[in-house]
Amino acid sequence: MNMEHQKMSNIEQAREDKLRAIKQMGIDPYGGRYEIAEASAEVKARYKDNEEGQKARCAGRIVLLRDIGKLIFITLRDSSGTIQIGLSKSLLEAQWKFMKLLEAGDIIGAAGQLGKTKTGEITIWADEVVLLSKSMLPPPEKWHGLADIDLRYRQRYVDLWANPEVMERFKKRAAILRTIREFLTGRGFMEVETPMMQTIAGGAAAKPFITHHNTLDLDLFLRIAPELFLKRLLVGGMEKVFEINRNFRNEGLSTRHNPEFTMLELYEAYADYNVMMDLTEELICLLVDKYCTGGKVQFGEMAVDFERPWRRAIYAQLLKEYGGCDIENIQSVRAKATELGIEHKNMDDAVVINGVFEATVEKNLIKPTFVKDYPAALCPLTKRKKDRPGIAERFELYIAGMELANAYTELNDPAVQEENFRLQLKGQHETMAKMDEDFVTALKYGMPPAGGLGIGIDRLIMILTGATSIRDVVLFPLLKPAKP
RNA sequence: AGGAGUGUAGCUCAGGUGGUAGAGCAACGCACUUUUAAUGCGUAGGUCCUGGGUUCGAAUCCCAGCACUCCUACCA
Repeated sequence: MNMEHQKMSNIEQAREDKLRAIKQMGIDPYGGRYEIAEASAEVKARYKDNEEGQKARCAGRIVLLRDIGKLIFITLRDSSGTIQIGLSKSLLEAQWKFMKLLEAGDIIGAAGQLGKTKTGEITIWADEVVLLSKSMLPPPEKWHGLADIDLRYRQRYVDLWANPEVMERFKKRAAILRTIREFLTGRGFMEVETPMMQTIAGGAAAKPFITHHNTLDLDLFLRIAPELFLKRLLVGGMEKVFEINRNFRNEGLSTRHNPEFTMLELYEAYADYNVMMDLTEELICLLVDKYCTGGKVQFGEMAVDFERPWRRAIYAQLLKEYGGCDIENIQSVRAKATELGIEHKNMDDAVVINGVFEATVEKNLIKPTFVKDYPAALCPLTKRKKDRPGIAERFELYIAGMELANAYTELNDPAVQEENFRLQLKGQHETMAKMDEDFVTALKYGMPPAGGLGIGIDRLIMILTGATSIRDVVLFPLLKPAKP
């Protein structure tokens, strides 16, 4: 036996011993169904002072345990909160030896009279205690919880019960998603699911993950966007559709990027990007009203005010305002790029413009700001302005310096679409880049004019919960495997 | 990919200039029938991330590696 093994067994020996003792008493340490357990929060809410005969029945994990000799106080945590369980030797005489073996981390069910202690804590004075799962590993430190960030992500199952605010954040995430679905279905949108595995990774310019189907001997891409499939549904006659699902992009990780992330995309026939702007503002303001106090959010150092109406600014104007260069004068833009140290030789004008925009404008857009009317060269799937073919009817929404949404008036001219694809492919060195001919075919059958919108759900949750890292709003963020 | 930081007991963290490794919680033992991070007394617990190097001597200094965090880069 090596040293490491010795150490482990010393630490966990006590729990092993207790498990053995419990089994010797004829008790199943892993329990079974525990019926009619009530949420601890509900028990506390319905408790009335000075009323005899109130009973309660709860199940959860022991997070704190105070042994006073013939009396044991347990802080029991379930998904709704915590409640105190009082174990008294006089009430549990026959089981007392077993009671003394309970420890932090164990999952138990307890039932008995409700009452208050001297200090006013609502307490279930148990006359029944059932062990539902023996915990074989020591829980984290009780004051600080689990603080090691790496461990928190790797062992989220511990993080969730050791750090209640983590559970709260993910409950909020679930509630927000419910509200989004209610908002959209209430407006006549239908939720659909489109392929995650695609033979052509389209709808965005990102590096895809590759996988393989054995029976068909076919390489497939995990989707980088659902866009081209959702627009096929417009062709099919679905007029208002949305999908909330994962996208996968084979790119770097950061506090704002996880390789798999949740995206809301929606399409509305006969609408355009102005309709999408209104919709976006209404949806997010509804969420802010519902889930953030005072219509404001503290995001790191930034205080974000959602007061309406939100600014709707022209791309070129912002470039002038923050970048100090004129989009019509490409020399001034390239000069700025040089000044900023951005590599721009042999690069398309539009790409250089976008580089300068991202470097100068984005970080300044703290309050919700719609940036609209992008250079058409950056927007192959977008309809151009009727009077200005160089400008695309597209907007991006920025909040707290972060890109949160992207929307446009959808291009429905198959000839222009095909040409855009062709131009896009020319500039691309990626071998996986392929023309989605079937999408062009779909457009040839006729797609209604439409507005389309994508909202990065993880980033939205970050803003609404004040989490500055995407890993704090994704239950299991991608990490490198731990040491061998 | 580049820069900065972190890695010490199961957990949370201390360990100026190199000299036998520290605390709190958790664990174990004893006491305690109204505790709230219970308390008091006692015991035990270490590959100081890994591998090299300098040195009489390294948790500490140097080099390389691993993991994580933050920033930058990549990211329609």
